[in-house]
Amino acid sequence: MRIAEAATLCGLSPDTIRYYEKSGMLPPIQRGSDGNRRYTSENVNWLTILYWLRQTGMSMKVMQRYAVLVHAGDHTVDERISILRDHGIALTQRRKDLDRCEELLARKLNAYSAIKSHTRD
Amino acid sequence: MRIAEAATLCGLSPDTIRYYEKSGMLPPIQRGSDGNRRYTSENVNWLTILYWLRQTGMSMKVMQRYAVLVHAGDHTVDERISILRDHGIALTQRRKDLDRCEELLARKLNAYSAIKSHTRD
DNA sequence: GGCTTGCCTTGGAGTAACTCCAACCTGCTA
DNA sequence: TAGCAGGTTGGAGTTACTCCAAGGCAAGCC
Repeated sequence: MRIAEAATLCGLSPDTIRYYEKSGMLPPIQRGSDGNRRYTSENVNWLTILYWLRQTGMSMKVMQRYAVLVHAGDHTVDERISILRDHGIALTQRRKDLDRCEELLARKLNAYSAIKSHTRD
Repeated sequence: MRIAEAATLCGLSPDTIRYYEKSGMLPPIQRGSDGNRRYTSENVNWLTILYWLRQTGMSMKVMQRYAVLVHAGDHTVDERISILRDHGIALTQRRKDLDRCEELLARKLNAYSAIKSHTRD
């Protein structure tokens, strides 16, 4: 499939997909007779993984490292596991941040409705 | 207090605090006789709010708007409420993203331990 | 008084991760 | 044959910081 379709399937923009390719995070991508990129569903699966890792805050540097390891074969599994475990820990931290912020929003919204009921008097 | 102390209390770096001031997100900050900034605990409270909003993905543009409204007085409460409500919705979305990614990590880690137990044979 | 240390100042350059754009190419449809 | 949709590259622009050089000021020590 072409880049536009791959983009809608994985969640990234065409620009970002090309950028990830230039940054060495994708395997070699096929080209059609017109010279344009053609993506397999394998490619889209990988792009989708990158999308979710990035979306939840993994840095490109770590993603690049992970991409290299995946490309290198099974003997890199241990380091891959440790990257994904670390990211899992980061997710837990992020969830705590969301909780913290949600509390803050609740307090603020409360204070604001107090102001509103006061100014109605 | 000085900028270093304010920074450790609110979670932002001194550089970021100065940057937020330049960007019009802070009220006028006092200066000591040495010309250095002095922060009140009010200032630190506000910086802490900015820290959490930013930390959970609010854009600086929206934060600037919110800062203007807070500065402008009680008649802006309705728009402030709508900004915070919108951010609450964004938080919910983020939580869903974390869940999605956590599932993905679990699946991947599972596949990796399968590889490991296989290669041990 | 002179020197060092620590904290702060400003302006400006550098960075991460996109995002947008101009200029161009290719294949398809009318 | 023209026009349009979609894709290409290289490079500039954007957001939100982050780092750095060059220098100011106050306190403590000799």
